[in-house]
Amino acid sequence: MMSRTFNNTQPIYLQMIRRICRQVVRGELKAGDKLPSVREMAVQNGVNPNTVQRVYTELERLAIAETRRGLGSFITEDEERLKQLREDLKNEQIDTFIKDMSETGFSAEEIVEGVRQKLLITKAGRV
Amino acid sequence: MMSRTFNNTQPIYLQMIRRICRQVVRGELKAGDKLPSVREMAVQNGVNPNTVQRVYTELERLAIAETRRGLGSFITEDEERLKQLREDLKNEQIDTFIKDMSETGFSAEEIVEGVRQKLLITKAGRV
Amino acid sequence: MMSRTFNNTQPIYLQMIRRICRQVVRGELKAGDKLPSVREMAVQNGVNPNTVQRVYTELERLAIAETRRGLGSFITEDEERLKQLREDLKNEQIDTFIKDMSETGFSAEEIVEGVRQKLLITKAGRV
Amino acid sequence: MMSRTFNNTQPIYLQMIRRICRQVVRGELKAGDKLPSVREMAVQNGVNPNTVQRVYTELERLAIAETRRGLGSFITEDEERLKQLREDLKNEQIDTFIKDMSETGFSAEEIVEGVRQKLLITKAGRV
DNA sequence: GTGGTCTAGACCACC
DNA sequence: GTGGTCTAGACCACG
Repeated sequence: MMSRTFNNTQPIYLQMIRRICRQVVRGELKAGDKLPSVREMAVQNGVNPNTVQRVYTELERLAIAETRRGLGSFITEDEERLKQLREDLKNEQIDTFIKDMSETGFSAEEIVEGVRQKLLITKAGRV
Repeated sequence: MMSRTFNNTQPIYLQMIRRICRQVVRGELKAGDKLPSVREMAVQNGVNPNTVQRVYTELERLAIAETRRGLGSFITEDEERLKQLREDLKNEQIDTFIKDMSETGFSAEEIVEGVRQKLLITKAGRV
Repeated sequence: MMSRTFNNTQPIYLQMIRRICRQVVRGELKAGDKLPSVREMAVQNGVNPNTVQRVYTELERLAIAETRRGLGSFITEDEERLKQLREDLKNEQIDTFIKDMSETGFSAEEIVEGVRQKLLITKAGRV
Repeated sequence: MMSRTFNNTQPIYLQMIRRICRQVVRGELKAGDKLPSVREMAVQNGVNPNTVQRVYTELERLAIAETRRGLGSFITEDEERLKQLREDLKNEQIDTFIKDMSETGFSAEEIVEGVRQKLLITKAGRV
């Protein structure tokens, strides 16, 4: 009755927004691509249409998608905006991470080294 | 009426837990140290005693503090647990970060390099 | 003013947790069943909503129930977990009992025999 | 600074009472034996003298110990009472156990069998 | 309507 | 005085 694709720690609509942003950054969604209709997206995700509506509205506010009355929602054709989104997400995530680590008391060396080692392992291993 | 030490994006009790954990990791709170009484901590932070109560209960569940009825709450004397806490926080934060970055489509190189550069800048600059 | 379903020797929230666990073990609550809403459960038991909230939170931590924001709380659909709960409760109760009896100085024979006889009587008698 | 002989789930004074009762039942404390003075017992256990006082008072109320002004506290010389104590504890513990198990939905067979098996194991094993 | 959080204030057992 | 629990009632984000 309800998809377990989402966790409870964060609002579903935020998780959906993030997922779409990532699909854009990874190129799975391209400029001008049509997004599923609100209803379709809702049933696909086992989610309330209100929730999807909120997602699309928010994406519009972020200038990532635009809604054309009677036609549906589309990824913006402003490629510049999409490149910018990539950088925004990158900076945002890195800044948050560094701030968290610093406040917890880890040194710059520990941070860089920790990240480097984790990536070596995961690369050597599975992902 | 209420100290603005906290932001609205996350429950106060979680912010307090995190703050105490960080104080422990940074050595500002040591094994065996007494935490302020529930009421004291409450007034210090302009927060309701129930909120502090919840914080202390949770810290006890995490085996970071223990509570002695009628005496107060204390940082655990299990130094091993405190060392472990440091590693736990480190791993947790790094893992989350890497997972987020990977899912957003950034390569290992981009991740390490991004972190390294940000740290050079902040070191050269303010922090 | 307050239903006397509960006794004073143990916190109400613990008594409610235990009651729900037992309903699950006895099959009165099945995987996926919806629990009453926080408010509903509160009035049903003549108890404050906060108390019920705590119960549901704890049940979630025990992986016995899960909560879907805006939808309600449900018994987990992980049937395996529910079977495990039965065994957990069984072992826990037996272990505690045996530990108590041993520490009080009763021999294994006395324990088994004592239990056996009590059960014969109660079976012959009322229960 | 404080002995960790006690847990937080139950009042210390009740834990001390139970411990003394058990020592009596197991014969480690015999009729007429002198109990340590309040002060002595307090320091031995890293506990507040008030707490010990409460223990002795309660033991007196249970007719297990008696206090002689200026002399100290002693286990009662009423051997009959001590035998009775043994039976009381036995019955009490068994009844509580059976009631718990029944309410959780376990059958008489399951209860007896569960206890029997656990005892075989622990006997074969360490204890 | 649903759960999540928080405040205000109370009472209790315990040390 | 200290923690533990509970009530009463409120507000918010979410679905």
